[in-house]
Amino acid sequence: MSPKIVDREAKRQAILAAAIAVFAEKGYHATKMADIARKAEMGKGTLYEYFRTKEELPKSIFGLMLEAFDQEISQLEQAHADPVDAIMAGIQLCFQDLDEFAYVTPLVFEILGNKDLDRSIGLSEDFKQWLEGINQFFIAQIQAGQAQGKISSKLSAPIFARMLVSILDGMATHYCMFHFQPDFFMAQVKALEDMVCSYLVSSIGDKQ
Amino acid sequence: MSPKIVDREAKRQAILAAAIAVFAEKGYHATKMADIARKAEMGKGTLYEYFRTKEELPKSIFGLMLEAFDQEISQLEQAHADPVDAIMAGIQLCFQDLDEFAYVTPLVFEILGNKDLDRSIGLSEDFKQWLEGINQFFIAQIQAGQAQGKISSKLSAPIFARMLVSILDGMATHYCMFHFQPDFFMAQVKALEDMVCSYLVSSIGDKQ
Amino acid sequence: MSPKIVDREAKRQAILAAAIAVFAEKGYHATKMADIARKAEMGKGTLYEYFRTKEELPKSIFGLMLEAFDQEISQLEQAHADPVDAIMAGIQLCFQDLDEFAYVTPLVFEILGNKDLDRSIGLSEDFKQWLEGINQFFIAQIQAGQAQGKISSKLSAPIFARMLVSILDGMATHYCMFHFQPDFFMAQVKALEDMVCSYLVSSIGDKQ
Amino acid sequence: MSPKIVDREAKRQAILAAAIAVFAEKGYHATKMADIARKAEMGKGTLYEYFRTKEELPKSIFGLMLEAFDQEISQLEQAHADPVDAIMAGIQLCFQDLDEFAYVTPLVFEILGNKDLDRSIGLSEDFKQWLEGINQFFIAQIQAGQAQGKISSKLSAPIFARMLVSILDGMATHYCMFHFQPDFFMAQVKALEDMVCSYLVSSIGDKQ
DNA sequence: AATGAATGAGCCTTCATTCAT
DNA sequence: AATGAATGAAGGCTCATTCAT
Repeated sequence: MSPKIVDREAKRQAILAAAIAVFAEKGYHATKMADIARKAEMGKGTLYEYFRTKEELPKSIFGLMLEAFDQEISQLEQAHADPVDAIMAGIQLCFQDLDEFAYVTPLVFEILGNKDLDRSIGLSEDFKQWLEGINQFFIAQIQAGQAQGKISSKLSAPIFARMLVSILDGMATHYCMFHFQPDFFMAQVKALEDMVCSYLVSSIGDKQ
Repeated sequence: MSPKIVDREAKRQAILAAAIAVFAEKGYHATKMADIARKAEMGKGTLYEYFRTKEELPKSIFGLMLEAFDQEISQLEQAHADPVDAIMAGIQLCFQDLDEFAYVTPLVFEILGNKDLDRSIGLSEDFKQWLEGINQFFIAQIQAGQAQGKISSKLSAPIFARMLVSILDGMATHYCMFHFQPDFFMAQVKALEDMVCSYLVSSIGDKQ
Repeated sequence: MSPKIVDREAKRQAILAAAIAVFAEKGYHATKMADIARKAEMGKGTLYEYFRTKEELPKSIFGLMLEAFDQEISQLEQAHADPVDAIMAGIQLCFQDLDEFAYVTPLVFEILGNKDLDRSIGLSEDFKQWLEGINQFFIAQIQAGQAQGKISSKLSAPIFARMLVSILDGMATHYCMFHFQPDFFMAQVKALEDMVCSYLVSSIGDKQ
Repeated sequence: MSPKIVDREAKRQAILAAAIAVFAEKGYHATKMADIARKAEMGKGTLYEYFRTKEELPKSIFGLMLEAFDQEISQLEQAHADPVDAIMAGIQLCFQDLDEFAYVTPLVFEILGNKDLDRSIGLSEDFKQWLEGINQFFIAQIQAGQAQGKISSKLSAPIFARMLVSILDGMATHYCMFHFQPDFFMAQVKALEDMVCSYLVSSIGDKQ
């Protein structure tokens, strides 16, 4: 409410923006606090007015990102009446705003790859929970679809859902890492949707 | 006249084994050369008799691994007469010996996440080529299958193949990172094979 | 708003003074950065705020010294109308402030004696040029003296001048290394001047 | 007498020769024991059968050199009847075999410049004594010449002699360091002899 | 609140020396 | 006697963090 508060929050954001940019360019370990200060156009000391340690920076960055993710997932839960539609929407959601995320992919890797850092930031734990959220969404939709006779009863919802989560992460990660042409990637997504969709509904109506 | 006889190759392997173990436990940056020396039960100086720098260790580790991979891929090329069988074999190959690989997954992440380290080791470049090898294998098999009328002509080989590569990497990575129960993962692989297989042959014989 | 105010130049000088003192006491290789930091009463890290490497220290020390030398030589060029007077003044200049220089003589030796160090510092190159400057001064004065009939035409200016340079360096160096009594050394200088002076004018007016 | 002894002595010499060569090329600090072993074509361990430490190598090298010097000086003492001739011979002696010495000049510098090393090797002490031997020789000859009326009584033998020693060292050192053309250097030596000779006999027969 | 000078713990690497063979 | 593999103490340098101004 007071101007001070606004200032502080804006400055925090400015620092985070600078940190994201420099981390993305150099990676976490290769980034010095001095680099971030320079990018944010402030003194090194000032950074420590807003973040107690270097580790707080990725902690905040990913905290915000995962928070945003979580919101989007919970929105999904309600938007679609038809389970198969909902699943397709879930797939699409995973590939939304991927370009923004591509930026920090190497940073995610570096943190997940460093036990100490990861423990302190809790990234892999948060990440796991985020995936689990998606997983639960898919499980629920598949089971609903099976109950409604719209999805083959032969497939195991927990197994298929978890497989789907891995698949989506794999495709998203490869897009982020290898910088596919958008058209080429879109075609891949289309192929995936097609394959998943036909598989879900396959043998519905088969006599058993 | 009789200098101390040492099996240098065995010692190199012992060091690499120690390095893998410590890297896996702590990550690359958090691992000190002293840690590796202690694990390998030798002096710090001895490490440098076998590897010029700390970076040489992951370089050797991944050099050996990717070499082994490459051999296995090239073997695949010939073993299967039926393209669809070959594709299934390719999928299975990607999930072979995954437990051994799981060990170093975080190390891969950390290196891919660090520009300097990656450049010096050349891991992402090697990794990309390895994936490209698999991609080419799938493309070739799909096209062969289409030529033989065993695979639907509707799908684009380059797009589907590349999607499959991303999918396989995603599933393998999630297995390595989240330590699924083997049965649970096997069921996922089964579901994937099932889905891919039906998609490849779908609408063969459809009148169009 | 008001950052810590520091006279960076003064601090640089303080570090150089400490470095000279410790180098003089122990020699370059035996001096640890920690020794210099202790002598300068600051942390090791602070040294690196002012000098990028250990080698920068002798580089700066000799840079400043040779700069001062060069100025003094160029002043000599004009101050004396009579060439013989100028030569005597040149000789005296070489023995001025010798006590200050005595301090770093062993350091000069150590650097000149170490190929790598010398290359990086460029000391022997600078030193050579400095001697060449003195040499040219003597050559010019001798030739002027010969043109004016004040110096024997029999002697070769380039040869005599270069000999004189070696002689002066030899005497200065011995003074610095063996710490002669000032009176004893002054008497040597006097003898040299006497000898050189009589030799320069010898056989002027001889009929030939 | 026994072949073993001869073998050992030959090997010691081989090691010293290798050491001189490598020290000359790289300087003392930059030379590793492994370099010397390689040059001498033997194992590192073997070096330590002949020399207890790295420092023993320059200690032996200079021990032998200075021993050879001392012999030559003492020979001078008797060879010349005329004091002025003897002094000229002394000057020439200082410039004999200079090319051989040029080889190790940087090594001498490096050792003289390092207090610890010098103390352990005792080089500067030995060097000082060697110079003092030459000094005493010149003093004796000058005084003899003065007694015989062949050298001006005006000059102080101790002062002139010591000056001469510094001069000779200066010229020899510059030859070794700056690699003058032999002719150019010979002409300098000639000029020096000429100057010294005329100065010694100057004003003999002056009325006083 | 903002700054950046100062700090020192910590790490990779070197290399003289040892010693088992 | 000869070897060279093994060792570990030591040093230059980095950089996250502190704190005086």
